[in-house]
Amino acid sequence: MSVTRPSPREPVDAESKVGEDLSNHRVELRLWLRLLTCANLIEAEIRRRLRETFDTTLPRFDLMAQLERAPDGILLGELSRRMMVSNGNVTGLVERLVQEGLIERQVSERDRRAALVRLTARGAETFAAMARAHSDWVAELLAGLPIEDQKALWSRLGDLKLSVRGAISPGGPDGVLTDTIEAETKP
Amino acid sequence: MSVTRPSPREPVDAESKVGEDLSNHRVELRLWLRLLTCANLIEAEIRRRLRETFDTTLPRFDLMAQLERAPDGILLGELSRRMMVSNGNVTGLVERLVQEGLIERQVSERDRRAALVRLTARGAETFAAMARAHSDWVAELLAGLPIEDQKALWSRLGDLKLSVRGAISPGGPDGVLTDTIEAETKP
DNA sequence: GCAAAATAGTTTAAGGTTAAAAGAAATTGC
DNA sequence: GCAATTTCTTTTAACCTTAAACTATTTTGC
Repeated sequence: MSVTRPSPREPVDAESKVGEDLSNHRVELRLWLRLLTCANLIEAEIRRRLRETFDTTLPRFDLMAQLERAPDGILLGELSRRMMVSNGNVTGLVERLVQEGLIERQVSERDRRAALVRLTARGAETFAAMARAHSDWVAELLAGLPIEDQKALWSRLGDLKLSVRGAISPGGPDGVLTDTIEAETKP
Repeated sequence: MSVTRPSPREPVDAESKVGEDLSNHRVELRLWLRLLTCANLIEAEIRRRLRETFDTTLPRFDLMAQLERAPDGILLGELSRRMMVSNGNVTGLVERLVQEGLIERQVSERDRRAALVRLTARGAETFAAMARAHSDWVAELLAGLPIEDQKALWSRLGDLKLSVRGAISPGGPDGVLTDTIEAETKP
């Protein structure tokens, strides 16, 4: 508005996406929209670079990241749980990564319904390169924020996370345990 | 790990998704993963409730939110820009919403390539209800975080946003203008 | 005027995503 | 033992999403 030209090619971010009446000045809503904007901005750029640089996608990268931490392989179900996506989703992702020769799957001997997946040697190499680049990219994108601010942000986001989890979970002791005890290692 | 049981049904969030070597303790990476966790947690819950309560989806809600702020209608291209999604994406969303009778589209007289979309009366009503609920949901999810912390978080996320935009955009004067001048209204 | 370029949208091919239904194998409870 | 249940995974139908190719229309540059 303050600029005359109709900003012909400027995208508009999520903070203006969900409109619901500007008179509704709830802090919560503004916070959520800004959080969403930040996450989308970063995620979109990471996806773009993964595609451009490694011709791969974020879900594939995520899946391989899980496998990298489980050298002995991992069951599909566990994978789906850790990635927080549906079983069917994992089925498809695994299929494509096997196709690419980056991971391998193998039916469990003890339980013939279950299947183990793990990185292939080539998959491990490929992932190492991607993880390095990924880490650099994130550091680059956040470089404008002083390290102290980053730490403060991280800390407050921890509280936010607890708030959200608290509001979502059935309030059962299970969720509480998970949040408090396993906190940052596996929340 | 600190808990004996294998946590049979506990999902694991994004902070453990991208694994790249735990010895890499970059603050940036940890911050990004936590940010992603928070955003995903909230977004998933909002999507779930939109489906459960209104039998709709977040993209549809977003689209209607844009239309609500443009009572005189809006061009598809402008819509796609504001939503930060591709043209083709908007084509499909509009199609479905027209089908549902929530929006209407109309070819422009002056430019027969262009099409205007706007909310129908029923669409406006429906959206009003959804927006109210949406606002309440967000407030509920964030309720555990003191209002002062929310404001602080919002403020720091503003800096983060600038950092990311600065790192992404070609550094041209256009991007700078957009970021500084239009700041929160339409960045 | 009119050919070339730019612009507005749609289509297509590929992939990610889910919920729900279904299939196959293992466990459980008599 | 074996029927009922649970568990692990795949399939299906629907949607969201994009990049690239394509169509239709308008503008621009002579």
